Amino acid sequence: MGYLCDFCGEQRSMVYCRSDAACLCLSCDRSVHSANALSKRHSRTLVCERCNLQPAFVRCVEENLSLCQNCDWVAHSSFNSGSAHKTQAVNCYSGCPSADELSNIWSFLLDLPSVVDSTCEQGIGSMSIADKSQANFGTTTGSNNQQGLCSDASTLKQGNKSNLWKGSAVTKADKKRADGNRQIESAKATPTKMGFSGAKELNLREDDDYYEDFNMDELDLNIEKYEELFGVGHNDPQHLFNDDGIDSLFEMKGPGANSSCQDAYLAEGSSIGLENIAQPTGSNAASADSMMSCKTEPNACFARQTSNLSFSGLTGDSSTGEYQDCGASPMLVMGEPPPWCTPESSLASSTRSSAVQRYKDKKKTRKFEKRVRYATRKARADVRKRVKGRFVKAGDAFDYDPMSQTRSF
DNA sequence: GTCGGTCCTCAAGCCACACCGAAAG
DNA sequence: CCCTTTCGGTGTGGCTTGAGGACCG
Repeated sequence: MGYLCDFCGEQRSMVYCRSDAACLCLSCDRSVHSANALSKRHSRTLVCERCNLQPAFVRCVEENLSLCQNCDWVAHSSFNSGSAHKTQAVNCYSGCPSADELSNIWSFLLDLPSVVDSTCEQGIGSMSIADKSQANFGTTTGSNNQQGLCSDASTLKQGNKSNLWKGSAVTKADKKRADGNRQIESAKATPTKMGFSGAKELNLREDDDYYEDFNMDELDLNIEKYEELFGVGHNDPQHLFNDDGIDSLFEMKGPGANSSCQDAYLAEGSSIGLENIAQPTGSNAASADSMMSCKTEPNACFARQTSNLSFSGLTGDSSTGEYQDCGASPMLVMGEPPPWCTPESSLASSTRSSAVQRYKDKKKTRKFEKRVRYATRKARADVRKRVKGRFVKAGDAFDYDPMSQTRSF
């Protein structure tokens, strides 16, 4: 018997919603995700029938179980007796499919109509606004602390604030970044600052150089943390990339490192994405850690969703909508497994190589000098009198005059 | 191996005020 | 619609402070 639905607490949970980080029974799933247009876009999949915590991404035909990536890896790794089991991908879906449509998506589940017609569905029409908000966001906010990264825009702002840059902190960071390599070194030493900060907070636009540089630096820092992510020493970045630069990174071996996942990362990569891509090659412990740190993105679907956070500047094709709903990706609509889980990635190799080229170019041309946005303000600051470094009112005693290098006392 | 003291590095914050952009008249 | 005024928020650099890490006995 599985865990109970997070919403009604009565029925057995069958569906996992990444956006809400919630396990729902089918009828509550329909109730919750029919509340409004945004909730309809949430991507859902089956709940892992082994751990009952993570979204399933494969179905073991032999055991007749839906498994998350971690449980699948544990159950079907090469040294496990179940390694020969036949599996099939569990598709994600969005919207409010009927029982018949769900049956089409998940052909291995034969009793869906009876499950869907359970008692919970009767509440659809009578849901109050409060109910709806609870349905859509309650579980999300309730589990924010468990989410390393959140895909919903509102969640991004609310959750995990310790990993987000405050607006003022960004200006400080920009200021300090301008100090050169020293800043880079310190940034490496404080990876927790490499979270996402919305463009609004930064007061930047995508077409702004500042915006691009911000993303680029973030990307670079992430990449330079590969050693921690992979547990493999790469003292020299060249060692990691070899002569092929970022290309060589994607030649890593392992079940999670197929070309599709590489594309997923390359398109919009992030450290989290890399962590998860690398996960299947690691130990069970590492795998579990990865799961815990990224509860909502444990299967291959996460790669695209989380990666929006720091690599968007590279692709240049991300839209606001992509930030707002992890499950809303058109690539995840019903009937199609995540494209990077198939050998034939939809991302053309030409796009990939162009992205690589842009990355290389940007890395060549980036500069760490301080950037003064308003020369007039700098000019004023340069002549302003100070006491212990602080500006003082005009006419007040000062201990430092930038113009005369003299002291008044 | 652990503890306490010292030294060093670095991020954050402070300060005044001209400038900027939005809103109001 | 255009111009002027008002007003709140922002950015600027040198210095201090406190936190945290490194080092040593």
